[in-house]
Amino acid sequence: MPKLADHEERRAHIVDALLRTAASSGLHAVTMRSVAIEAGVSVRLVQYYFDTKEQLLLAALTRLAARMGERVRDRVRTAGASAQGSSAQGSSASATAAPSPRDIVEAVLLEAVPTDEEGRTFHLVYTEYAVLSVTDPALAGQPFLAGPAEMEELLAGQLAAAQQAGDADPRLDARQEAVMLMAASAGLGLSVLLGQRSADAAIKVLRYHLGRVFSPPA
Amino acid sequence: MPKLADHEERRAHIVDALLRTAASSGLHAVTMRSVAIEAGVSVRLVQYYFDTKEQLLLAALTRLAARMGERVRDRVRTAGASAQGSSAQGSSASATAAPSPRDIVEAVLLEAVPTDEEGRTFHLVYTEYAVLSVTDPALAGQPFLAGPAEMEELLAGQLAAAQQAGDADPRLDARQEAVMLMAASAGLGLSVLLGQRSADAAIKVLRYHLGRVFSPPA
DNA sequence: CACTTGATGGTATGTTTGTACCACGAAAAA
DNA sequence: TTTTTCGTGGTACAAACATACCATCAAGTG
Repeated sequence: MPKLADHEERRAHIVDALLRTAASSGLHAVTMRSVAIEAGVSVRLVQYYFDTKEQLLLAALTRLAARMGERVRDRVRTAGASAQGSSAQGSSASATAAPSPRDIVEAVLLEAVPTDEEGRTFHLVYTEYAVLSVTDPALAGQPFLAGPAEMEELLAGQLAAAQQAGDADPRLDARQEAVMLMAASAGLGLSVLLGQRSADAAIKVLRYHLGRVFSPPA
Repeated sequence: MPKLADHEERRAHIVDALLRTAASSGLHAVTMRSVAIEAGVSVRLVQYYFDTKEQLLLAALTRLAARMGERVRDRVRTAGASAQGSSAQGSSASATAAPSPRDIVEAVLLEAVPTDEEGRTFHLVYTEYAVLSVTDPALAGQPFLAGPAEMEELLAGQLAAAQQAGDADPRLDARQEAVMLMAASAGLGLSVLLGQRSADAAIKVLRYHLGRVFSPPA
């Protein structure tokens, strides 16, 4: 074997270029040439590492879904550690305390609201893929089915835990509330992407609603 | 003037063909040819009535936004008239009674959840346009800003009315609740489009949450 | 009856796209 | 050292696209 080229690294580099161009010009405007230019390689190279455009798009989607998982897991891991804003709520006073269910739920939901430019482009491309997957059979729905279902499960579990700890009204239906939270989070994130709302406003609404859910039983 | 051709009717016909092809193959796959074929006219005709493709897409968007307004208004007008499901809630017993605020809110929110095929294609194309408008400067955000803002206003008003009538907890923040309901409705509708949930499940969640909002003050 | 003008069809054109093909260098294997 | 094979570049090509151009027919107008 001659030249030694780290395939995984090269593929990642090209896929990142794809995601960058998709973020700036839209996923529909992504072409082999634009990706090659953005990646600083020849079109032939893109062909070499991803035979066809469809495979390239698919690889990018896979990477996107994986990154979504990482992002959420990161948020869960560092939940409750950062001093988030000024709204006074009665849990997790110490910075190093174990995150409460509410902290975890809030962290997961806030991921859907893009604040910085990176989050914005990430969620934009992710949403473009999701919508495209409805009409394009090649982009089968796996990433858009497994991921949310898993998160819904997580939220329902945390809600149930909060209920048993007395931090949430036990009369709530944890599963329905979880679905509701997922939908609200997605909807708010989308509205921010569309410019209907600022990220701050979306976060405020989300926190307001969490205050309604995580309240001592009447 | 020679042949007498109703421009508005022809334009509507072509735009409908656009929307149909966009629904089945995706908005990105819409071409002058596919629209012409679907409409049963020559490409030249499409060019004649909409000079450029961009204008055609814009006209379709305008029509889509208008139809969205009609759909919501229709729902509001006939709110409370149909016997909706079996969930027992304590308002609007008679079929011809004036719709309660809850009926109106529910009607508006349910519009975002596609049930039949027509609603599905409608909301799919609408969503494709919305996402496209983020990266395509030609599709300025007007329709996606004015419409939702107006609906948010309506919901906030109805919520306030329900609060004054004693049908909702006066401690709720009507505006934040309205934003929340809009986001949840959009998120649920999107999840149905993506196949994450059935329309029935989404409606159940929405009704469940409305039951939480429209409840006599504690 | 001429004639203008709106509505329509067909076709050409230049560009962009995805992909296939050919070539070359360099490193490991023989 | 020869030879294979991986990585890379350039280019060619057929298809599709949006759009411009040319031609034609019919219906009102003078």
